[in-house]
Amino acid sequence: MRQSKTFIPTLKEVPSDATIPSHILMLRTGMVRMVGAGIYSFLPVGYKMIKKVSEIIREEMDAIGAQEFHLPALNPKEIWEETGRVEAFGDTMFHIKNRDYVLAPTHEEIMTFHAKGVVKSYKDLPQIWYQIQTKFRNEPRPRSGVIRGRQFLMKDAYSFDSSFENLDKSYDLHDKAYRKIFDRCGLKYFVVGASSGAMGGSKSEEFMVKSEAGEDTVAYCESCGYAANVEVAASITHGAPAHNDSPAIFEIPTPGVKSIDELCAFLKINEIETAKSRVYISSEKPVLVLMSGNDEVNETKLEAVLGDLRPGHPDELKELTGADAGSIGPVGFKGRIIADVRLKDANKLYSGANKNDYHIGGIDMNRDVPQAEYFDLRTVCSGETCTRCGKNLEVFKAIELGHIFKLGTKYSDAMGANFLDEEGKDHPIVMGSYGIGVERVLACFIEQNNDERGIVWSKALSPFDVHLLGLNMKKEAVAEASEKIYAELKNAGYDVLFDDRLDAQAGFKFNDADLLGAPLQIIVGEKNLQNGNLEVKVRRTGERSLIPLAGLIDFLKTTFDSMPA
RNA sequence: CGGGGUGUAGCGCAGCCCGGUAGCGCGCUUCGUUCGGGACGAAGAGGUCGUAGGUUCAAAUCCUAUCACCCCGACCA
Repeated sequence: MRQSKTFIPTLKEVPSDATIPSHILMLRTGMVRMVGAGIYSFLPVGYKMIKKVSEIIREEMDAIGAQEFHLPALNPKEIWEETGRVEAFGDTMFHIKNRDYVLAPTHEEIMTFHAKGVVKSYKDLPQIWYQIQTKFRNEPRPRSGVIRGRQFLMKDAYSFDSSFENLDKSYDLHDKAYRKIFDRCGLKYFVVGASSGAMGGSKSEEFMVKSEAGEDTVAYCESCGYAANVEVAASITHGAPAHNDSPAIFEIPTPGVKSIDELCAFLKINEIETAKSRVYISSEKPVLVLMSGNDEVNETKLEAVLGDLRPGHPDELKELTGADAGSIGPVGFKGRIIADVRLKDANKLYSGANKNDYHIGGIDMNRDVPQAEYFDLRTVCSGETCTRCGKNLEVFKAIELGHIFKLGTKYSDAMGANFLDEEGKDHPIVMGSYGIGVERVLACFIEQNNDERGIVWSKALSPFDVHLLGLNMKKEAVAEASEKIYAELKNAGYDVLFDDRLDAQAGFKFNDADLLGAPLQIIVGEKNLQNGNLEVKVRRTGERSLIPLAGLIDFLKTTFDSMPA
């Protein structure tokens, strides 16, 4: 492609709306432009990338026997009512105003609709159907550029099997295909297993990438691969100390002390000697949650113990305990007490006195808080020990790139998609569902592969194999040589972007090339040309080589072709 | 939906407090010079100041409403 004739509106300045590297770079390289909140147009270079990623996905899906569909985004609402998901999606689903249609946020219903009544026999199974198409979700708050949009491209696949055992096989095929896809895309990712049943499924895995722009917080162990959402993640921590002697409790005036930090500073003690109280209301009843030191209550874990819960209001706290938050403690608390396991058997603890501006010392959990029930309630922190391998856990934010899960028969049941087994008996088809966010793959790659000059594409995803820069195209010798090389490169099968712009200066072209980030730059300059040479620069390393004109294609064969994908 | 912020030329911004001819940098057009890391000179084009209403002799500026976008939170199959 000739850059002079291609629409690649690069930006020198950083658009003020963009905050994360991938968003900034996608705008600056002219890949995308925003049309509305969470609505993006892909310009030619951006769309080229979409096609590259899609093609990798397509190849790996086809390799496991999946068949590609093209489904409507516009769906009759009644199909979605069959499964109760109009209500389940609520405001997240876009509704058409002048007809009873919705814009599909995913395609379980439509795929099941096609399977119903057509896939009738166990002989027709298994099937894996997929599509790579636009989804619509009325996100309350689109953000991070293309990462969370109201309209986005998703590869979604659905498997249809005759039994849960066979579903396992389809699921494993996807698991392997997904790893190949993300490997080929050159992403550093990890897999979070979850047993959530929100979609009626039995097992699911999320493919995630570490990123500040992420919307999930996960705990990850690099050495063994343990990964879990921080809401459910576990770690090994030592318990609070249990001393041999255990003197009786005593009251201490602590004027103005509200937080654990203040308490530690005031009494010159360590956090581990303290117990923090939080009051929740569960089923109308107060529950005191006792954590060691400044450990954070993990409400998801707490919810698993208590069921429904909400934090107590300040006036409720006062009424229940006689003190405000900051002076509440377990001793004398009337109501259920749930403590984190770190506090089991601990003694000589300091906690609130249920009297403003007073704390109690010398608390012995077994003696003074005998009614306490112990659970793992804390939120895992970076640096704690992995329960699986004993190495260090890291806690960070991550973006969900893909999700595979076993649906079971939720949709086939609801929509009556049944098949007949060998004995002529009716069964609902057993389904699986598998998604990949296509734009997210691109955005995550950019998040992981950029420097201060721009994007650093891999061979597999780069919009161009090489970027040919004719430095001063007004010089006849440069123009002539560049044109000749351009033709040669195309002949040799390379996808080349040729910066043939007459009016752009060298520095301008260099900066654009670094920004656009093709793996190799071939630089045709007047001085080198006089010696029969041109320069090849490797974008990732910045390494430059002088190559005789005639040796270019051979040089590329050994460098470009041997570069990692 | 709660909190905070921003809307002025294609992009980045100043002007607003204290009302009085709408500005700067980049980009764009033309000509000349330059030509290996975002050149220089000269001459130009380009704006209903988000929108609507109000106050005023006069509104980008003050008031009210509304819309859009960004950030934090809530939400996230």
